[in-house]
Amino acid sequence: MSVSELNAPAQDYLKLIWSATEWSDRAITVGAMAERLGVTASTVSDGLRKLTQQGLVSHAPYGSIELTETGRRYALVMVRRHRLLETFLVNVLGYGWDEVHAEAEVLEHAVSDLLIDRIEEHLGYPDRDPHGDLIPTREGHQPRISAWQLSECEAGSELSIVRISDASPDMLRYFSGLGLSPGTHLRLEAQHPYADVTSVCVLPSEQAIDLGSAAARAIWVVGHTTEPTPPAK
Amino acid sequence: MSVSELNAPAQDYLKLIWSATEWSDRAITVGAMAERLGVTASTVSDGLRKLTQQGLVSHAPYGSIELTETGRRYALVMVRRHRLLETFLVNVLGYGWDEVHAEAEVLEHAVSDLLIDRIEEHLGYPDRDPHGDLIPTREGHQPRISAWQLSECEAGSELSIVRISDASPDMLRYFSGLGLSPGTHLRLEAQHPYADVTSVCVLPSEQAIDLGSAAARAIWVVGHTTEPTPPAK
DNA sequence: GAACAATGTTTGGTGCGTCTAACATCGTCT
DNA sequence: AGACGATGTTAGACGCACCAAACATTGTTC
Ligand SMILES: [Mn+2]
Ligand SMILES: [Mn+2]
Ligand SMILES: [Mn+2]
Ligand SMILES: [Mn+2]
Repeated sequence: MSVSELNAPAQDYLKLIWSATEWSDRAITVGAMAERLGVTASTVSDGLRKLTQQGLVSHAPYGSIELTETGRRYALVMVRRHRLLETFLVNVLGYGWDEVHAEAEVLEHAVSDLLIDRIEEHLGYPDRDPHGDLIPTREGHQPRISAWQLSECEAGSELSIVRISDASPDMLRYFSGLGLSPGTHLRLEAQHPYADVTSVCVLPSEQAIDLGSAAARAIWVVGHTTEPTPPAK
Repeated sequence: MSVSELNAPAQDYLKLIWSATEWSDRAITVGAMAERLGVTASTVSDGLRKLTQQGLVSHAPYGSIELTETGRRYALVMVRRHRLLETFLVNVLGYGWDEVHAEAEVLEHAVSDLLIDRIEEHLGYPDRDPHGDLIPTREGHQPRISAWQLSECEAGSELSIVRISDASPDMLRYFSGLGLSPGTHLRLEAQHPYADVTSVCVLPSEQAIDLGSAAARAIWVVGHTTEPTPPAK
């Protein structure tokens, strides 16, 4: 069997379960899956039962949602497809980074393994997609990197953006307008927790920006000059 | 409404109905559609009834199968998608011309109009796919060209291959081995009707080849030096 | 610890594409 | 003209993804 034999919803379930644990250690819930996929909880619950029967997910009723080893392998194939497709659309076909997610979300279910390998070769084996997300290898290897949400960092530090969540195209366009993308250097000026505002300064232009909490949570950074800044506890 | 809102089987039906009239003037039958799509005749019959209700096909029970004007427009969008995808896979990603048909058959249902336009631009607006088939324009324009099956031509003429049917990947590989592809020049040495053999000579190498009738029917030619050779009546 | 709100599951039902089997029509051959 | 084989249609059923509504469980609050 292979992930290509699953139908699109099952492929999306696996990818989503895996993605939830990429930047968090709490497993995803049925409700969160339903909301993200735009279906009802009953549909997700049913889908999880079938994936459990197929040995791809381990989920007892009312229990937590985990991938089996095979399920994780399949999920990484889907993540790899998605991110290589996004990179291809941006680097080769001139898409904006805010336009690629929806297109990749559909294409990932239609491409063959051969096509993905050819795209990877044509791109020169990139390791990150346009949003800074790591691209799993053909062998299903995905290095674990550490980064912190801008919203959790301490004021005063100099930071590099390594990743911006691609969940909202509107937010990506907003970031484009501000000149924020993976690779951008920042100085974190201040956190104003009760105002839900994070003040940063883009380097080297010294342009000051105030970000709301949703924006500050979508941006992931590492320390720029020194070692990675530990998350503020 | 647009062709993208139809499901994949409906898109395939429209494309197939149109394709049948590209190189022949007899409309396709229910049985032929069923065989080509790998479904039963009852499934096709049902699908045609729905397409007729949607105003894309005109088909009375036991009657002939025709596209409406809208149906034809949609069909050409699908043909355009298919042929641009094939061209892209060969020219950009290094596929062989025998490998692209199956891949394009799936991808054509998943790509957006924007993606297809970007691919076309990236390819430099090609007018033919790897099999020599004409690529409809974005406006749905498809020039009518005249060509003849090699099997119908008269011995003695010098010919250029303009198109090779992509229906059988095995046959395409066979032609690759013989050095036959769109653009190849030939001299038709002899037709042996009762032996079902067509003898040709590749130019300028003068290599002699005997083709069976299925092969000679898959190759479409025009006159090389002079005007197009009329079909032998 | 009982009540309750939030979360998850099950049940019953719809729409859709597909199939098989029964039935209808068409075209051809005698 | 009638018979018959080939072709096409219809009826009935199935699997699947999905939903709404009823039901079950969980965890938290008083
Ligand atoms: Mn998807
Ligand atoms: Mn991405
Ligand atoms: Mn297709
Ligand atoms: Mn082709």
